[in-house]
Amino acid sequence: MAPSGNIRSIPVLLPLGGNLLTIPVLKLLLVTDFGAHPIMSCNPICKLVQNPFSLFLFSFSLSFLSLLFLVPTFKIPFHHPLFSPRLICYFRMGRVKLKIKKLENTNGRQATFAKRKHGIMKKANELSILCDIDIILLMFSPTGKPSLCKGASSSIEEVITKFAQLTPQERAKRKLESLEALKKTFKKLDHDVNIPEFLGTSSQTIEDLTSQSRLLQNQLSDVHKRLSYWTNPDKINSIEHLGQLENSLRESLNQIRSHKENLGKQHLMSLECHTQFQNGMHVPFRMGAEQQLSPLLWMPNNDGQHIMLPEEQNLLPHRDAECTASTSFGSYSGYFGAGKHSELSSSGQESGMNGILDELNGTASLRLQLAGQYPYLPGPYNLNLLNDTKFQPAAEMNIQKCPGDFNASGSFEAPKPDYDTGPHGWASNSGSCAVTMFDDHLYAQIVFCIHGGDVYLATTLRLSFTYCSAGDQLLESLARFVKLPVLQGHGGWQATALHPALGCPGLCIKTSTAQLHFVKEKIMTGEEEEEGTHRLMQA
Amino acid sequence: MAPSGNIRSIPVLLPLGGNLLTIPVLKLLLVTDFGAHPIMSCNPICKLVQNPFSLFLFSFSLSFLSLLFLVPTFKIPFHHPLFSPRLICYFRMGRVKLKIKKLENTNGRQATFAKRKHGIMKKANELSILCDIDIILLMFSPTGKPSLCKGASSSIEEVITKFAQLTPQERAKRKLESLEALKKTFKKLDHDVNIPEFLGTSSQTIEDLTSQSRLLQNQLSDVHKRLSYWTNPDKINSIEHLGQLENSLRESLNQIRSHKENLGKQHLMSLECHTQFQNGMHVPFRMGAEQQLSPLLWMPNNDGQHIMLPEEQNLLPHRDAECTASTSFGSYSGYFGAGKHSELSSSGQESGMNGILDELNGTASLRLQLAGQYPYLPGPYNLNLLNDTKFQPAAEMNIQKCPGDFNASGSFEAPKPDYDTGPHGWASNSGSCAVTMFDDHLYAQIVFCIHGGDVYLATTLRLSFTYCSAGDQLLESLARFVKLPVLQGHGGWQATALHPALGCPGLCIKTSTAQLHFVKEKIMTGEEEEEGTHRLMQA
DNA sequence: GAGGCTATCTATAAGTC
DNA sequence: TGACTTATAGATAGCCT
Repeated sequence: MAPSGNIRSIPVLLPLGGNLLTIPVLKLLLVTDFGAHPIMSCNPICKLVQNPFSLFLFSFSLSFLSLLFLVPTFKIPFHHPLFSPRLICYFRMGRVKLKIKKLENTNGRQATFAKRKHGIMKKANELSILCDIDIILLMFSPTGKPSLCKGASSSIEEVITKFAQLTPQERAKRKLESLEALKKTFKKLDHDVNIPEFLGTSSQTIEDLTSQSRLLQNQLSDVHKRLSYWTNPDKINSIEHLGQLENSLRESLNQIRSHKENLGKQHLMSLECHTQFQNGMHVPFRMGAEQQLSPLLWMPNNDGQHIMLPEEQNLLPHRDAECTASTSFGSYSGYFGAGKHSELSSSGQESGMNGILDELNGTASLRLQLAGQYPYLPGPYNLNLLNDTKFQPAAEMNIQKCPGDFNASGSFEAPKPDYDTGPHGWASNSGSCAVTMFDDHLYAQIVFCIHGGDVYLATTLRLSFTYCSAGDQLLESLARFVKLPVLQGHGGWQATALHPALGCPGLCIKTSTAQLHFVKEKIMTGEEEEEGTHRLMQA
Repeated sequence: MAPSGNIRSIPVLLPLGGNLLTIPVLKLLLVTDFGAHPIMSCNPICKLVQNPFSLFLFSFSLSFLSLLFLVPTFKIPFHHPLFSPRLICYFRMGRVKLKIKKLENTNGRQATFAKRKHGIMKKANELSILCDIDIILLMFSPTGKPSLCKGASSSIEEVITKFAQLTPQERAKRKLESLEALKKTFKKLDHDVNIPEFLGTSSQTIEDLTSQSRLLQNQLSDVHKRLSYWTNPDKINSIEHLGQLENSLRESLNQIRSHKENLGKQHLMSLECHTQFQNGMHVPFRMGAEQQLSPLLWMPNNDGQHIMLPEEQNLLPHRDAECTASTSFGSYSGYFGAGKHSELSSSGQESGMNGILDELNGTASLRLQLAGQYPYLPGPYNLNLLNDTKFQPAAEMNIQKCPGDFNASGSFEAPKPDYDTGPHGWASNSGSCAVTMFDDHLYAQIVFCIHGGDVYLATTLRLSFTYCSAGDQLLESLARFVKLPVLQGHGGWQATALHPALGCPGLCIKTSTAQLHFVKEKIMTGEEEEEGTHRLMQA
């Protein structure tokens, strides 16, 4: 060591060997027995220097003390024969080797943290400067106080976002694992995914719901308009339509008259047999109401409590009531045909709307938005909003099995929410992030599955699947902390979006029920599929 | 240094002084001129030991070399008079002090990073074990490869989320800054925030939209039901109601008859003066349609393109059409009273629904959900879904200035979506995080403002405002990267939610238009307000 | 690039104030 | 809590393979 003004390192000449050695002496306390008094109180001996030489001579020069003497360092000095009782030297130890395990002493943890925090932050800073890198060092003291150290050139969120952009190698590495995991999960499911619930609860995105809301609003206004025609026929400016409405009004009036009579009788009866037939008596009317209301049971049940299945509804014997409704609609056929699809409504007249709907009930996802074509109908056919937005890509797909009426007409124009215009919610913005993240084509097409608390992200282009987070546990956390929103992009099949939850992006994509099944099927069979040859799941 | 088998540290006795010093000799290369050949090729001299002593004698023992000679270390040895040309000693330097600045050499950066990365990660790990703390060390090599080091007990997202939970002190510190910033921004705005757009684009959450959809669906079913009563009076099982409907039908029939006559005349006229009056002739009908549709213009405009303001609508001269509608409604007063609020509808009869609505138009946010009370009304009053959910807390507030009819009735029951049942979107989960984050009451109530690319988060309990992110720039980033979803919780006024975007939570809260204005007003006047004494903004 | 080498530089244990 | 002490444990610069 280079000498300095205050010499504390003292080279010592060993009497027993030919070598010169240095002896560490931090603080040499000379204690004499002049006062015959304990030296131990001065400084506790922590540890003696371990030294292979039992005795040596050393000279030293300290600013506060200077002496020459013999001292054993090999053993506790007191026992050595050469040890002078009048001269006792204590070495206060310097640093000792620390076992890396949790410090049980709370104060020790605090002190150690304070020191090492300083050190590690200095190192982090040096590293960021020396190597010009992005670095984030975030830690919490044992008391919970956070400390953040970051490189000068970047912000924490930038770095974390960057971190989430895994390298292609890392993504590729996870591909196989993920495929296996996904297969396993699909196998594990001994029942089908409850898709209405799945889509209705976890998979709704801002854009989804926004478009849904817009559709509902439009429908509502339509229905209001239609309703207002009844109360306010002045607004109808077509004589034929006025005539039709007039006929309907007359018909309704006639119905009312006969119904009033029935009601009167029923009222008497119900007064007589109130306790016995309280429920039974009103069945015809209750059924009628259900027939009108039943479509609501098909709506996304946002409470997730219960969704009535089509089968349940079909069990209700309300066919008669439906016929009544059809009759009433029939008097409006002229108005039905006011839209673009008069040929459909007239050709569909025979099987009836209800027949088509029955078909639709069988294929839950094949629910299209027909309200635009039937402005006056109060029927159930125009309430299927959720699935309709999901089903946009159907047009691009190779539809192999479809209810005949639909395929024949060939022109179901589901009102398409324009996802591309105007400012979007965060989904769109995140989506643009994802483009960066998944800019290689292999990962451009992704399906997101959530079921039973597990989150799966899957690429679909090659039907290979990959976790797209920074680590497997991230997905678990994502699933635990947030229910991943599923984002709608340009066609449910294509869109990807970055989920920035907790700084660890996951991938989300909106897909249709059919597509989900399709993918699942493909996974199970291990089939490879080329882009553009997707077909619909057969219900 | 303690001696070891291979002694490399050699104590040297200085000839010129009385002290003993150690001289570091890592590798002593003895080069003789036996071959008269350059020594430089053996090892480049990087740096000579800086030593205050110009000459000294040193003995040494190395396993591969042993000699005794004079060597100047103070200067380049070659020039020293005592330097023997036959014996040249090169010291290969050990570590040199490194200036902390960016290493210009790319390879040097790489090498340094590799070494120091190892070191810092080791230190981070040690620290996490020793002190049992959460720690995240994330860095990118100069080549962009990420490295993550974290404590054993925690995941990265947990730590980052925890980090976002700023200490109260830190939050308090930002309070003043933020208040000032918010004031400044509001002052800077020479126009009002376009609140419908603001609410309609950036502030819609999954839950928001879900409840909105649910309400719309309910309304739609209601309207369908109402419509079906017209076409299908069989479903009405009350004789009085049947009678009322019958009267309405008759009235409508009469209207139709007279309208038909009018239409006939108009038709003739329009045929005559087609080119001249093409637009003008249909004004009465177009106005009627607008009257029905106008509420839609109040709906969240998800395209963000244009939102018609109430003033614009009021400019339209459609009072006549409204009166017509009122007349038609009037014949249904019996049905109006079927709900809970018959006293309201009858007392409100004089000023009329439209009068109330005009009031509402003045205070944009005072749009309540009335559809439930007026099942048969096709009017515009039940389309205000967005604001209605926002306005739930109105009941808890001390409403000081309200349209009289509303205050008198005192029991507006906006259908409250039950956010507590069933599976939620990610919003709810995040919301629960926020409870942790803002568990002190001072920050429990928060308003979130976004405008002009700036994001503001504000506590409302004391009308103090604070940035709630980990750093100011986080908010900027949040605003840039994602449009913060605004989350609906239990009452728009109360709810807070953690936004985990980019790992750096921000605070989001859904608030009503009026509340936003209210807060703004309070900020501008610097008024302090106690909890529970909020009043509505006066339009 | 990874790892080894050596001597140094640096961080820090234990203790005191 | 942080500053100070000292000696040492550990990290690492510059070099090599």
